[in-house]
Amino acid sequence: MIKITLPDQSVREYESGVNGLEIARSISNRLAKDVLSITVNDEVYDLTRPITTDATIKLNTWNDVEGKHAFWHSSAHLMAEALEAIYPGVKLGIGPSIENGFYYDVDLPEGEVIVEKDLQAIEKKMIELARLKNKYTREDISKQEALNYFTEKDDQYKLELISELEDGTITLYKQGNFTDLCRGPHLPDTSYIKAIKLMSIAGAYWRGDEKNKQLTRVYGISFPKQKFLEEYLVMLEEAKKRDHRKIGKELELFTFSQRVGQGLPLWLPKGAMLRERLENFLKTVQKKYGYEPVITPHIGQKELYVTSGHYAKYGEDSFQPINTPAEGEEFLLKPMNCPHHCEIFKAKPRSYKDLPVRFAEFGTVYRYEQSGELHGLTRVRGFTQDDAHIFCRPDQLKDEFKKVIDIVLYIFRTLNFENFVTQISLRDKVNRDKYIGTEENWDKAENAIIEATAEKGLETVVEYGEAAFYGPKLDFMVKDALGRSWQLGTIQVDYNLPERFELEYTGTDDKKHRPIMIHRAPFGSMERFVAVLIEHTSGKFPLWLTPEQAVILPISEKYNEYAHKIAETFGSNDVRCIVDDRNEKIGKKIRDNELKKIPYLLIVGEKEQNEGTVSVRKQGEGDLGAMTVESFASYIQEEVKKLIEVKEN
RNA sequence: GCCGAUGUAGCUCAGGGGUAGAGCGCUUCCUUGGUAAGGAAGAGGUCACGAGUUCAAAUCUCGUCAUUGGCUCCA
Repeated sequence: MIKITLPDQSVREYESGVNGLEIARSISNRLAKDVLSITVNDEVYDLTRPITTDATIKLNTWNDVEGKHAFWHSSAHLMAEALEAIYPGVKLGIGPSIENGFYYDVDLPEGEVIVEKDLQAIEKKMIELARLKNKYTREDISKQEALNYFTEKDDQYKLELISELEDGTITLYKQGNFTDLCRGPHLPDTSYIKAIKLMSIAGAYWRGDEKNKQLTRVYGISFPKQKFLEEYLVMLEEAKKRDHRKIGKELELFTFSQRVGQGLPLWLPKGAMLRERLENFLKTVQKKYGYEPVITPHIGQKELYVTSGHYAKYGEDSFQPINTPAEGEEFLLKPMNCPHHCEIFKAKPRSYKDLPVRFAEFGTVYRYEQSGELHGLTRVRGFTQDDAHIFCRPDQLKDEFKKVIDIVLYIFRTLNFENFVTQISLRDKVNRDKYIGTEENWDKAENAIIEATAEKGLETVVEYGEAAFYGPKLDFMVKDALGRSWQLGTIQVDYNLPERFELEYTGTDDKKHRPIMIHRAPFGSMERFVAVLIEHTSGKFPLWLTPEQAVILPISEKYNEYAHKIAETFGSNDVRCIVDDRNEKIGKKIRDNELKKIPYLLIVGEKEQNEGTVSVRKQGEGDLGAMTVESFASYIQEEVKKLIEVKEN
């Protein structure tokens, strides 16, 4: 007998060799029906895999990621089986579960291609195979046996994977006519998979390396109930409605022009207004934190970027140098603002007493992103960073870093961004060639970030190999409508550029010292930030609205006087009051092009005059009912404040 | 850059080897004192661009440009 400890700490006894399904059944039939995998001492098992020692377990259902993982991983195998049936001779790469569904990378036989139209046939085959209720069986085999098996099958991808595995840890899973190298876990049988939707096809390099062959990746998702699939598809449709590209067009915020060029957004008047408002918001915050605005040109001599190291790193793949009539003279469009800001630091001698200095600039930069990478406003070739560089002494570093974290968190909180991930991006553990600077400096910089975030009590994830080439970063990642992650705010500690630019300040000892540089951009870029803001709010924000812009609309000239009184209450001469034009009829006026574009109309008549109110109609939402002038004004201010105005602490 | 898909009116899209289509929007007129409405008429397109096949190409083929789902990349 073995002792099994359940999540509620209760202990049950079972025969050795009991499996997850039997444990579930002993608890309740309902659970036995819902359970998909079992976690045994932190390892996820198949439900049919025997448990032979005392263990702490957790039964995973559709509501657990471990349950979904087993479900989708099994679905990937099912798809592979269907693909083998339809495309004999297909070779299989890898087929994992992902956040939403699964994929399989396959190398199709010579001359075969899968196009979108084929997906339905594959789905149909999968359903057909699922109905067979084939069991997923696990088999431990030796490395040699595995090599033999896949040599016979002539599958070089699996052979490559096996060659990297240790003998004794290799397992195969089978269902129906399909066998795959796999760690598991899997569902007991294929009948669990009730609903399948293959989403898309894509090319994907074998093992994620551009130099390798490109395989065909088929993405899909599956569910234990048809209803879940339908709900998922509805959710995707809803997400599409929030897409910033769609809303940006509808609200006339920005556009692109084939003539102007790929990835070069054109901000329309309303978009520019939104952007200006965001910039003013940030400027106000930055002023409080002691930043000084600077302005630098859009180009710089090539030598500037040779000094910074950007040219060596990105020169080949960037916009190429601009030539001038002078022989040999070359300028680059700036891909970064930092070199310019370094030169500002150098413009005069600095004392330890002057530090920290904080130079802020909404600096527009140009990067030649790969054409296939461009995406709406989130990935463009010309964009404006809300950039700033802080030059400080070593003893000020941590404090300055923490202050920047405060700014970022303040902004995110003000704009109601709650679902963000804070990521510490460090060097690649192995491959260090791609970074500039000394080990010592990197260690110092990485530690500064780790310590500052710990002291701020931030929950972080650490990613290796994600650092910039000159220094480690703290990134704030936010998801878009379709769940894709985008980096917004970023804070970077840099010991390298100060060295390359030979930046100095005079210390208390009257000797020269090197300052440390912090790069930071709370929004990341105005373009990407606006994109995420749009998706976050579904575009429902009062973009260009102030109470002064509201149009007051008396239903007859009898109420002129009252309408003017309201106008006065708003204290603005800008209030447009159509009552002045007596010859026009009201109904027609409302339909006027100009008025139609006004977000709010304030209607006044007998009722309103008696009550001292206005009837408010909101574009797209209809009647909001009667409000007093004061309550309308504060209603508008609240709406605006919610998003962009600085909240008073 | 690579593997797929897409490009028809301002927007959303249908069609498809032989006068270019719908809905919404737009313009004008009519009707309308609680209202972003209704009616009538009208404007608007080298079917992304270029070449080829054909008696004939928006339609078929190739190329280019752009958009897009992924991969790689992301200072």
